[in-house]
Order: sequence, then structure tokens, then C-alpha cells
Amino acid sequence: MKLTAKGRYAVMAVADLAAQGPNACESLTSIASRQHISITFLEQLFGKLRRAGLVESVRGAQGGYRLSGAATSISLDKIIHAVDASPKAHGCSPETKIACTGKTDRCLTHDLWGALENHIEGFLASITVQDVVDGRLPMMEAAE
Amino acid sequence: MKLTAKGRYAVMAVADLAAQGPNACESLTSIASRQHISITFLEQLFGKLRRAGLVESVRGAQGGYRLSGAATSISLDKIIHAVDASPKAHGCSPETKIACTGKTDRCLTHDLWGALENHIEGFLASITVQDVVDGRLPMMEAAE
DNA sequence: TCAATCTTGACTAAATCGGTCGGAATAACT
DNA sequence: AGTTATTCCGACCGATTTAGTCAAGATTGA
Repeated sequence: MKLTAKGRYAVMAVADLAAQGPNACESLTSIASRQHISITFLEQLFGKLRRAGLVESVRGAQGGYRLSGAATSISLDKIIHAVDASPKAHGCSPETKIACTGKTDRCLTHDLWGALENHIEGFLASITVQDVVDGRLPMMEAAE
Repeated sequence: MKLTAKGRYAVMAVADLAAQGPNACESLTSIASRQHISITFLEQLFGKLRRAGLVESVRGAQGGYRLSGAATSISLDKIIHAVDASPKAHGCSPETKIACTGKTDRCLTHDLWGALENHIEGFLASITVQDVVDGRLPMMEAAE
């Protein structure tokens, strides 16, 4: 689970699309101008969203994108996974170079990152695009 | 709040230090060999931990580092903040280049990242170094 | 004194990030 | 048929960040 600006942009864009109506078909141009994101960058993001099955495209003139399902059925973790493609690295695996020998001194923190990841994922999974559109946030206390 | 390998290493190292006993003074050399982290990298980490007041150093021969306080008083978020120095960027600020104009269409996701950050921070703040040493994790369910 | 150790800061190679560019395919409108 | 509006795709790019090293100095114990 990576949390980058790309993921934020994607959530913004999908929320914008959802805000246009249940079955609205919107071109990237209009989303781009509303959200002040470059068109070419949006193309990149929506390509991934489409491949992940979150949106579907209508090609050609008058085309655009629409949500694949109801805004209430798309959770934020799906969006973020789609665009940020975390290659299942959650620490302590050989490929991430974290020294987790698992020997006598078993890696004290191995389970920890898994738990953290679960925690974040659970949080994001609990919020849907519709929630974002409605400005419905789960118990945020003084976010600065 | 950034979650990088650096933060993980730092938690591992501090946990190792704590595991050596309440007031143990350990050289980086020994921590490095136990945790399989390069000594020079540990120097970098402990420099920051010391400046953050989490550990104190004993210079000269037979020197090393010891915890500044009880292992139960050091929460993980302190460690991660110390080494990963998040420059208070939680999206939507001009410096992070996230388009949050706050105009008519107020940025739908502005508060969201704050809430997420709070969530993560709260999670990490709820775990102490002692918990890690004892392998006591807060309700982790099937961390893969 | 001398060796062990911390302290500091500059440095770097590689990866990643946010983002662009050029072009091709597709479909609607005229 | 041709033009135009749009998605689609992959290469590319500069800047930043990451993880980690290196060199040199400061401090203390023996």
C-alpha cells in the first residue's frame, strides 16, 4: 500500500466523475478542467482505473468515462491499488532488502508492518467514492 | 507521515536496543550485527533519534546508545517521525502541488488525507517499543 | 597515547514520482 | 470521405527521494 499523490489525484478524479451523476459519461477534458489536473496525466490514471475495472470507457468523439458501478460500491482502496500498483511488498521480504532472517532472533517487526498495512487498508476500504462526494468522513478529529 | 524502509529499520534498531535490557548501553556495532543493518546506516538513523531525544549517546570507548526513557514510553510514531521527518505535507498544500484551489468546487478530498494521516498516526502512537519487543500487536487479523 | 566509539556532513547510485510527448485507434458528426 | 473529438498506449524525462557510503573529526576510556 503506497500513498502517493497519484493516488490522491485518482480519488479526486473518480469523485469528480461520480459527482456528475450516477451514469454520467464524462470526457477527460472536462474532468481535467474542473479538477485542474493535466489531461495527459489523467489519461495515465484512467488507463489504470479502466484496466482495474473501476471505470469503463466510451471511445471516439463524444466519448468519455463512466463509473463501472455505483459510487457506493467503489471504495478508496480499490482506486489507490489500481493506480499505485503496490507490488505486494510489505517489508521483510527478500526483494525489499529488509533483513528478516527469521533465525534465532526472529524479526521483531515482521508482523507489525502487516498489521499496519491492514489497518490502513481497512480504513480506506471503509470509505466509498459516494462518501467523498457527500463529504462524509469517518470520525475525523481536527485534521490540522 | 511517510512509511519507508528507513522508518522500519529505525523501529527494528530501537526495539533491539530495548530488548537488551532496561538501561542497556549498546554500541552500534553490536546492534548492526544482530539486526543485519549496515553500521554506517545505523549511524545516520541514531543521529536523528538522538536529536529527537529518543536515545542518548555515550561517547568514547565502551560507549554506545541507550534509550532516553522507558521502552513503554516510546511509541512508534515518535521513531518514524524522527527518522523520516515528514515536512507536514498531507496533500492539498501549494508545496505539494496538489491542485486544491478551494474555490467553488472545494477540494473534495482535502479533509480526507488529514483523516487518513490521523488514523495512521493514531495506530502507530498506540504501539510502544515494549510492545514490539514483547511481540504484542494490536488486533492484527491475518497479516497475509 | 591510543584505540574505540560517536558525530557530522558531504556524497552517490539507483529507484521512484509526477508528468509530458507523439502517435495510433476509434467513433461521431458533417 | 474527411474532420474532429476522444480514448489508448508506451516511451520518455527531469527532479526528488531513498537507501546507503565515505571521510574526517571529536570525545572518552584504558
